[in-house]
Amino acid sequence: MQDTYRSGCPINLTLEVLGDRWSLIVIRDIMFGNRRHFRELLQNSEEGIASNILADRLKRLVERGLLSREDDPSHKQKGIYSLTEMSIRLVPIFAEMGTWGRHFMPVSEELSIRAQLLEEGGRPLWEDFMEELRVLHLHAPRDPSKPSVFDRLRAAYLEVVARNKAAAAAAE
Amino acid sequence: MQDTYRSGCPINLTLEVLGDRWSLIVIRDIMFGNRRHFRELLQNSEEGIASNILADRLKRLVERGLLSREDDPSHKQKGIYSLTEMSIRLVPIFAEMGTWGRHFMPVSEELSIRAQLLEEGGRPLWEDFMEELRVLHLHAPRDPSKPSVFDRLRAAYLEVVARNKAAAAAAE
DNA sequence: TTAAACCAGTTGCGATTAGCAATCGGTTGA
DNA sequence: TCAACCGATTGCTAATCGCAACTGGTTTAA
Repeated sequence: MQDTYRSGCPINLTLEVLGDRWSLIVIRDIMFGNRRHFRELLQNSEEGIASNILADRLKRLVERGLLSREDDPSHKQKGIYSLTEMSIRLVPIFAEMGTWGRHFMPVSEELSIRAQLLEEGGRPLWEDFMEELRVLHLHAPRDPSKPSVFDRLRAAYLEVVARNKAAAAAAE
Repeated sequence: MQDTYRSGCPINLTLEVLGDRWSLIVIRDIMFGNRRHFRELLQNSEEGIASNILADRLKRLVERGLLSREDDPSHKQKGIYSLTEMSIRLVPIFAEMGTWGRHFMPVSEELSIRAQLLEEGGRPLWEDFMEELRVLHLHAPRDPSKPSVFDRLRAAYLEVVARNKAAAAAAE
């Protein structure tokens, strides 16, 4: 792990930690896909990450405090990766990246529905989502009166997938 | 230039275009430092970018629509690099990255004062700043009644630099 | 009991990228 | 005329990327 930086600029420092093509992808899958094991991250990867890259990124992200790792009590070899406060606070960056990507890049409907919800919900929704991630990953107490943002994002995604599948079937 | 992407996810697509250690640094210097020529970007670089990397990134960013390049009429060899609407809309991402970096990374005061102002000003300030960048880079008409966010960010930065220099002189 | 499936990675290797230093041919201003 | 400046380019080494195969161990089900 390096501990000398190119400059003290916050943009630069953020880039030095997260400025590559895979780190944020891994965190995104843990955050939005709730994938907590190595194999889940490897096999369900939308972008097809290689196992050595995944292993390297997980190690680096744990070293730098963006993830934590603990043994899975149900399986001696499994580790469970969790977000930390540091990575949970990336939610606004993900939301803004989602907004930007939706406006300027050729996104697919299925994979951008969550970005759309985050954009429409704005900062209050992001805060709710972050609180929920703290419950899920930091063992923070859960407020049972609040509906789950995680579930809402997931449901919206599955709905689009189902709708498009039905439309494809009808078109045959 | 590539035109096949790993997936249609907005986060991924943003990362495929901007996910490296230099692209956003270059855009940051054009945006916040108003550096428009190759040499300005090279020599004033806080992080010490190499000339071949800078040349490569400028070319890529122009190809991908994040920068435009025109000849400088005052000098046959000079080119002037400008932001496009695509890169101007990165302001919210920069702001959120600045906020995150300030909270979790060892930033320097001088280089993070602008991030602090952007954080405190919130989205209304970002919108003003983006409108101003459109005037500066897209030749959009300027509203003369509005005070310049660019000047405010620059003044705050210079003030911190001066204050710290004075404090350092007094300490001797 | 044993074989197949699953687990988290590791290794080897070629291709790409990063980063440094020196250099290029042309332009400008004194 | 000549030194300084201009936007790059080249040559080089080291580091990283990314693919495919593999490792040693664990769990599950026949």
